[in-house]
Amino acid sequence: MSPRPSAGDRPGSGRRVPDATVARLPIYLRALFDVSDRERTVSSERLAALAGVNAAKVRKDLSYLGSYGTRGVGYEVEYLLFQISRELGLTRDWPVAIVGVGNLGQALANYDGFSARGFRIVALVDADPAKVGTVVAGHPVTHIDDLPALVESAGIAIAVIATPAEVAQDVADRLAEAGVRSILNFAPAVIAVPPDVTVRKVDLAVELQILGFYQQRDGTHPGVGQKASG
Amino acid sequence: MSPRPSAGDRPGSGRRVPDATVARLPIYLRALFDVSDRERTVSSERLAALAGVNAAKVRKDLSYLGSYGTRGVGYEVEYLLFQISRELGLTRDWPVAIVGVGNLGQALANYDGFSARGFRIVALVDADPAKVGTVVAGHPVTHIDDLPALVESAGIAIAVIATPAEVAQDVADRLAEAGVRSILNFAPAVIAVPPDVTVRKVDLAVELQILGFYQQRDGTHPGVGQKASG
DNA sequence: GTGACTTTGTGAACGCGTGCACGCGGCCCG
DNA sequence: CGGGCCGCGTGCACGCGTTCACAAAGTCAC
Repeated sequence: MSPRPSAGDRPGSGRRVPDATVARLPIYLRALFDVSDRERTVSSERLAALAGVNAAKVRKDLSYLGSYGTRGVGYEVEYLLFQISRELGLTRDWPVAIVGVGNLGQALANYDGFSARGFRIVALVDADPAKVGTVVAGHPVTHIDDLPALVESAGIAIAVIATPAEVAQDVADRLAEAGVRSILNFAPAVIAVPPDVTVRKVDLAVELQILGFYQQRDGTHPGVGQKASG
Repeated sequence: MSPRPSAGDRPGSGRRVPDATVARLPIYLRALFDVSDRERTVSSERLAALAGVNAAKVRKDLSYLGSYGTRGVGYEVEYLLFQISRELGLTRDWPVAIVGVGNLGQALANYDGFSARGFRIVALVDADPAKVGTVVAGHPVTHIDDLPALVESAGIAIAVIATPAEVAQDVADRLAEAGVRSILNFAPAVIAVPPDVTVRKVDLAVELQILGFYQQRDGTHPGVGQKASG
């Protein structure tokens, strides 16, 4: 697949990728993947249509990764796929732990979308003794007290919190303590973490409430197209 | 990101609430609810700490709703709860349909957070004949062909897409056709809708990929605090 | 090889959101 | 009743992100 990057060059060397761009890279990635078996190159215009954004934005976003396009032609799909994957760190495998084996936790454990992108669920964690020892989605449930050992042995750097809101902060503390550096929080609670830990939050109820606002306001959402995490 | 917001956004209501503010109102709402049984008033400083944001931002956000605070004292919790609820349209009941009764759809159907905020799941919809007729989370599964009648009779204005990506666009078309005006899309696909329909997108895999970027980048996420959807 | 055409990459302007700083207004204490 | 204090509301400046517009650069036909 595509030209090998010379050993030395890494993403992030020098140019800084804006947050807004980072949030769109996965969208481009999926769009590119969808057409990768049919088209060899894409123009910014076409990619923009697939991703639901502006063509100029696509070009500017991609320019932060380097000059990977050919004027008059567009971008080579395979090469771009590789470059974006590399930038997002998807060329390696990320072991992920899910804390909280309730409805949501189980659904996430079964969700194909994670493993499909290089995020491998390697552990399910819960505090309920009744659940510990059972097997969910092919993974045995570990007790949360064993978190430090688990994180260490499996090399877990990313974890998902799918617990009730009441215990989310405690879980976050334990995760940070155990060495986890990135947390995806599904619990409806604001959690505080040390500065070296990154948290992203997905609150399902909040999303509906935002929809409710625009619905009630009757006016449509100012930004057409989908408003995603940003 | 998109066509013009169109001129004068809502006749009658003078003040326009910025998108960024709307996205934070649910956070304030939850924080206020949490302390409502212990405290009668909150300062912007305190509310800011609870919501994980800046105090000035809280004041500015709330000022868009009107002058509901008392100088030297703060905001009366109960009153503010009511005002925010009203602004978000939560004083009424929103019937919601979930399309796609897979892992995620079922988890969402069982999720307490929705009903807790006035969003009542009134229908589960699927295209699989084997699922139609069964009961999930207390709701019978309806066939998607019956969507128009269902939307009409139950007065559904908001729907959730929890289907595989391949059929998401088709489902969105049917929803829009049936009269649904707001869609929360969990399928990993960009969907196009008529201009009078609002779409919000939650992509679980994308969230992990964004975390992956900052993780690999090693640097922590530039923005302190949690970056939320919206 | 030349000219016409296509599409990238980017400089510049604009608009939104954030955070600071401070005035104004209401409360409380003496 | 008056002075002091506290916290809201907001004008202002700054920075990020978006979009336009265009020159540069490459392709393709002949």
